[in-house]
Amino acid sequence: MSEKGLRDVLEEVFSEVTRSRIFKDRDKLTPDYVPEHLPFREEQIRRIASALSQALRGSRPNNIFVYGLTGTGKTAAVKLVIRGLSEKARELRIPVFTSYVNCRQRDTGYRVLADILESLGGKVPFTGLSIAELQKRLFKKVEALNGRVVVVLDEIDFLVKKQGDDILYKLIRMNEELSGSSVSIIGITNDLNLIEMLDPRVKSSLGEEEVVFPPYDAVQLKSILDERASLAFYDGALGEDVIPLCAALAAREHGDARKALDLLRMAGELAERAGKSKVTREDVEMARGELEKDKVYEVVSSLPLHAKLILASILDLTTSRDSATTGEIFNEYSKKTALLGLETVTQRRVTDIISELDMMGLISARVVSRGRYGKTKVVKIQANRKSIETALKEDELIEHLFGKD
DNA sequence: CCTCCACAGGAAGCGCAGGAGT
DNA sequence: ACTCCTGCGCTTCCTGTGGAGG
Repeated sequence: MSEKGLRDVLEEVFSEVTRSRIFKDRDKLTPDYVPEHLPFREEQIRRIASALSQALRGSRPNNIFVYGLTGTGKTAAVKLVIRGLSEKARELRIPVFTSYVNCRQRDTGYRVLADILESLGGKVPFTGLSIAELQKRLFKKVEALNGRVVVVLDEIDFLVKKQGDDILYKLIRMNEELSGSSVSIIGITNDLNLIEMLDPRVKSSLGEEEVVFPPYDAVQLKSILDERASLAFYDGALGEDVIPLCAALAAREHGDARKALDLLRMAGELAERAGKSKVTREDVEMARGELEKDKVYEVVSSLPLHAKLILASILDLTTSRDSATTGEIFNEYSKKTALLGLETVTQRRVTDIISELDMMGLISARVVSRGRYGKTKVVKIQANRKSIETALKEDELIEHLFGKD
């Protein structure tokens, strides 16, 4: 491979991108793009905005609890309102400060507090401070700002599940001691059961205002896609049935707009890579497979070794028939570990791992009683077999196994 | 109707890592 | 540098259970 050859390849790839006949602006379809206008969410936006508008009058806005399934526009709506609030406050010269933290990435109390403090202009060392010290600094900072602070905690369920609700409690209680300032919390979650996991005091305080985001239906999804597509694609780059198909597919999955946009983006990428000038329904079908593959790959490859071995065992057992029981899986798994010279985990642990794989959607496990023949779990493969297999083979140890037996 | 299979799944505790406090 | 604390993956020990076959 000569230097020249490589340059030619690069030249070809790069000029191909700039010459795209499909995408005008691909970024308009990525999950972190916040659109200027959110259709079908006026009521929710109005409610959040009216709660927050208290800040512009110089009083503390109520805490808001936002919930809805994934891809229903929660994050986008809140970001939109927050942005508007900041602009208005600047215009009117009213001290309002906002902070956005995604608790999926920052799922410890320390990091959440650190992020809030940083976004308010405080300095936080990497590590070394105790939570109590951090809290004290945040308190001082907020007091010094002498204004309304609005903190958005996105995917708050991750924080609560990992750390419990004491950080929330501390943030809420802070108001009791602040004089010139206040803190309001907007908690966003897609886990509807989260509320039940909270301490009653936190629950009532966070729920001062509740806003629900219902799923979109197919018609609404279609209109959202139309709007976004006109920003992202060149005129005529989309086949007529592309958007309705994406909308229909996503509507089937509890009206997830993110899923719909992913499909559309992936379909566009596939068409572009193939050098086509028009996206067709075949591209959408392919995109569906690709997204599924990506998801399975991501989940499977991050599995710990024994979970992979158990998954491989299930895969083996279900090649000739369609289901396997816990006992059979444990035996097959034992054989595999012996082959690799590893210890096995206990059967008790295996039942838990099977349940975990079930929750991830890779397999389905159903408890059945077969009378005289005992009570067990009937396990079937749920996700695409090929995708699982390729992801498993990525692991060297497991790759060896596929050759043998 | 009772039995007893083949597990499910709860409870407690252990060793370890990593992070906080001192 | 050291102890203390916490969460995680796992083991040990355990009680519970739907229903086919006796």
